[in-house]
Amino acid sequence: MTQKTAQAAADLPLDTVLVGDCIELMNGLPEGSVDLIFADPPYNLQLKGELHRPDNSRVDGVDNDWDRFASFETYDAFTRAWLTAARRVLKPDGAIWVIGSYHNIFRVGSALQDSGFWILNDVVWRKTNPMPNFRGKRLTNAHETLIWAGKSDGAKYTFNYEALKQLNDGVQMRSDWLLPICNGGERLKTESGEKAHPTQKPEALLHRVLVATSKPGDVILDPFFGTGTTGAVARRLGRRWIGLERDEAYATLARKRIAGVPRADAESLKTTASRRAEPRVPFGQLVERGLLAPGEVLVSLNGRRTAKVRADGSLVSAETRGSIHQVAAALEGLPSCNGWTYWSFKRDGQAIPIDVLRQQIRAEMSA
Amino acid sequence: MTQKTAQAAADLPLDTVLVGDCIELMNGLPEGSVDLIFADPPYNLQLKGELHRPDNSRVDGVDNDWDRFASFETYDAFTRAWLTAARRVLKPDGAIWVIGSYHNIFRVGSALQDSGFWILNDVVWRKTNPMPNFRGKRLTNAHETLIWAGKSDGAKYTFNYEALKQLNDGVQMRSDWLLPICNGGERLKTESGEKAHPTQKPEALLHRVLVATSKPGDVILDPFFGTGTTGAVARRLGRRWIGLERDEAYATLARKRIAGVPRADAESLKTTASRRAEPRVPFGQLVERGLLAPGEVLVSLNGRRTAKVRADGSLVSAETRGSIHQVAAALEGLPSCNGWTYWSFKRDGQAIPIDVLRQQIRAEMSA
DNA sequence: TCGCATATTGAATCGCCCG
DNA sequence: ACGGGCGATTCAATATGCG
Repeated sequence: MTQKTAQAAADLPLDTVLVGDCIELMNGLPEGSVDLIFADPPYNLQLKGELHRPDNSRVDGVDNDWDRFASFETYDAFTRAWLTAARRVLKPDGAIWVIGSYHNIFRVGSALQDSGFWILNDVVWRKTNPMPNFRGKRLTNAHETLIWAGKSDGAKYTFNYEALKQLNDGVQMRSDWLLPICNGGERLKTESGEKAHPTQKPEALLHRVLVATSKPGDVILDPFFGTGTTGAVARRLGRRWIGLERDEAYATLARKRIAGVPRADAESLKTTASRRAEPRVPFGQLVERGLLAPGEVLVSLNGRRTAKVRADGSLVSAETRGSIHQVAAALEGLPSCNGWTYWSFKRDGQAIPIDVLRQQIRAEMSA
Repeated sequence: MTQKTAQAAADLPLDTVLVGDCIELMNGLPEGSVDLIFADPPYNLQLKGELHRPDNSRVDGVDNDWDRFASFETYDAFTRAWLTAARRVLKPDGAIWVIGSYHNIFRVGSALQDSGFWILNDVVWRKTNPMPNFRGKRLTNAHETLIWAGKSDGAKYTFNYEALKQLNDGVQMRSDWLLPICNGGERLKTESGEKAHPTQKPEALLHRVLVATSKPGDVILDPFFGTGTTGAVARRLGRRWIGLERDEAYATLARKRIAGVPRADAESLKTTASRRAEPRVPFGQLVERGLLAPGEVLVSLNGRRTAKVRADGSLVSAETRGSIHQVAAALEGLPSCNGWTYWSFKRDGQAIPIDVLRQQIRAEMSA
């Protein structure tokens, strides 16, 4: 450690939450003093009216003041300002993570590149339990995006390749991470039982980020600390942390929360097992992947019934239409029927069960 | 179809590949004439050497910061130029898809928003078989990102919700799609056995995009056509297509490839329809047709509320009167309520949902 | 205390037609 | 162009309550 960095480290407000504007607070920290930054900035969601679930209950959306910006220009100016301040406090071999959704992540990614950061990966947090699209007007918004970037092109950075391989059952960790959203006992509540913060992130996400790209003893800075998930995980993993938060109430909650987190022995570092994608294969994938063509005819195993495949993976017979299971059941007059074992298709005059194709896809998925 | 759009359609070079600069070619197409655009623009930022400013002067590689800035600036200018041309040829209710990786997708997303497009979803293509990270210095780059955007905020767009739900085994399609990369027999090869195009996309990806956000007969434009995956899938799915490609060799390959693709029959192209598309049946018709008598009493599904049918198809309860929806909403204290699923009537002591009668009338109408 | 049914909730850019 | 009315729409994980 050089004298300069030693002095910088001594000046750091380690393991504390500072309340105030994160840009001013960062500018008050020594230059080049922080190993890793994790930032969960406002997403600028731009929600308009109210939204109700099909059961008429109201969705509690994010309508906080801190998420309202007048325009993209305003949001961009804010983003560039805090990224500039963040880059200054970062060590030359430091790195940054930023999380966002499609509302803001493209602005953030561009600003990162323009500020001189060098993107190392973009990572997709796939939610096991996202909120559905209640009106059926779009795809279920089932993921958020994280960007991992080094301080500059060619700079060194920390990446614990083997540790992440361990976390992923011995194979290279991919850029798509499947993790549940933060709920249950982990979700902080107010005394009246409401959620304490509208966008609390799961500790498992931070766990993976910190295990992947920091070392024990590293200083982790979070400029949008909220209720302190970054601090809680940093403490458990034996890292030092600094939290910046504008809202005194959130800061107070975070301090209390983190104080209750046990520092870990090396053992609990290995707890988060990766959840592998389940091998469910929708019949429609056989059509999408060209294993069956739209218009192709399926034949029942007993040879007595036929149905035609449609582009969306539904079947049509003379009398009925629906899924492979529904059409099979209707044709046989049964309450239910497993279409996978009922239908076959013809290749070179031979009848082949469609389940053969499903097994083919499953083999690809697990390969 | 208005005269203007009819003329525009007549002027379109349907089902052909045009060779040349995609911006010039798009500017030669009629305004507001295309239903959907799928774009797979070049990712290559050419960051190492060969940097050119927007005026095509070569950047002198002395200052790293200037290099980086100049290259992003060049890429941004190119992106904004082709997006502007693309937006002009799009119908007001049209939409665009763009695919990219972390090298370029943040530039593209920001440019889309700045050009007036309205992002509807970002979609993650998760690769079952990505290329591993050989050096173990980063995460396996296992996904690419697609952005789906409407022409402007508030504009309509096509989304075949039920078809995608069908493709996903009966649950809402999510924003993360697991599909293999294009290889094997689908991957076009040169005569010497090398891959014909470096970034050929899998047909399954285009299948899902087109089934989700276009209708049979729609015009699909691909300004970076390459070897024509968009055209091949469009033809199979009964869509019209226009391909723009700078490289004559790719265009030739694409033409040959697409000519060999069989068209699916019209019946197989129909996808599972949404209930919204079914003909509207005014409640009064049930009374007119004698399925319900004036004075007959309806009961809510929870059994707690009743209302009486009047001759004009309105309801009266003790407290309020109006349509089946209005009375249900008022009685439940809700902002709105679907009366069709709220009310039932009695026959032989049994409660029968009034929606049964609506389905009866619809069946008669389609017979 | 267990098992089952019901209720609640999560970073959400979530209608459309007709007069 | 705008306002009113019709009527379509949800998945996974907890929490609660009941027998």
